[in-house]
Amino acid sequence: MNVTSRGRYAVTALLDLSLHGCQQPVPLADVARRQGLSVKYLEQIFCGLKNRGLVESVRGASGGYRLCRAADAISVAEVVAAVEAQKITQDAAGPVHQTLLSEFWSGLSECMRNYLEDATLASLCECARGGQPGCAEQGDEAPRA
Amino acid sequence: MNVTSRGRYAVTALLDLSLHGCQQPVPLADVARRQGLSVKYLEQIFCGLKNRGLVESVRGASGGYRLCRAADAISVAEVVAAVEAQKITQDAAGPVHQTLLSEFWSGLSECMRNYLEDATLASLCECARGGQPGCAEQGDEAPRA
DNA sequence: GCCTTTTCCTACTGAACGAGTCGGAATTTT
DNA sequence: AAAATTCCGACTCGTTCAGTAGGAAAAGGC
Repeated sequence: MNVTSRGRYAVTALLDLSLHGCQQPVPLADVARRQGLSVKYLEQIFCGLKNRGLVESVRGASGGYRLCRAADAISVAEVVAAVEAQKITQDAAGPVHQTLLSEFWSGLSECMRNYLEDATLASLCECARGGQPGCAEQGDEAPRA
Repeated sequence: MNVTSRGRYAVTALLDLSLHGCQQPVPLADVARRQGLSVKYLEQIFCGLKNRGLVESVRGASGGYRLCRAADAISVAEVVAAVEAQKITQDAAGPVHQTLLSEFWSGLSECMRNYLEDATLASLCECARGGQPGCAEQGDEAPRA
């Protein structure tokens, strides 16, 4: 289990989608502009999201992406898993303590997974809207390139 | 927060030290042999452990390494932190949701840290000895190079 | 029917990092 | 003096991360 910036971008992007996509699909160009990311990189990320069935796409003019499920049915864990290249993290321990430690380390992964599964896009949205101080209300338009 | 195989090796090695080092310092060659690791790599790892004050070294013939503290006063978190190159993991999020998400991600680190702080070398030792099925009793001698 | 907007696909690059090796110097015991 | 050990600094090699690039295919609007 590992979370890189690619995974964090994916969450940011889907959060943007949740907040702006009502029924209409949202083009990546919009997400890119609002979040200050590159369209090309987002394409790559959304490819993974689509494969996992988290978003669906509409091609052509006035197309874009839309969530496949309700925002409260999509956990952050799923989003991250969708875009992280899951390399098989082999057990690094000598002959001694092998099983003991490998259980211990997979407990760590479990722990992370739990944290990420408890949060959904909806819960983050709510927090973003609900106005916890610090969760700045978002300007709909961000600095343009 | 990140745990690589270097960190896992460090825990394995210190666990070995806890089990075999009574008062005498334990040479890395022994640890390497028992755990099937390279002495050179262990040297590197123990350098980090020493800097953080987790082990002390005795040079020269019949020298080696010894824990600085009791095994129940050394958490796995410390061990890992000692040998992982802590790269500054910059926040990856657009202007929107910045603070919200950065709190969320640091919550994840917190969660990992808690898990790793709750385990000490002693608790792992105990589990290794205590004979949970699966925690194989360790052969003192391992396949020699 | 053409043009624009969009997703889609397939490479490619550059930098950083992880994992581990290597050679030798310094120190202490035997 | 010789052997065992830690100490130190460099170096290699492969993988992964992050991001770019160029164009092909689909759909809508005029």
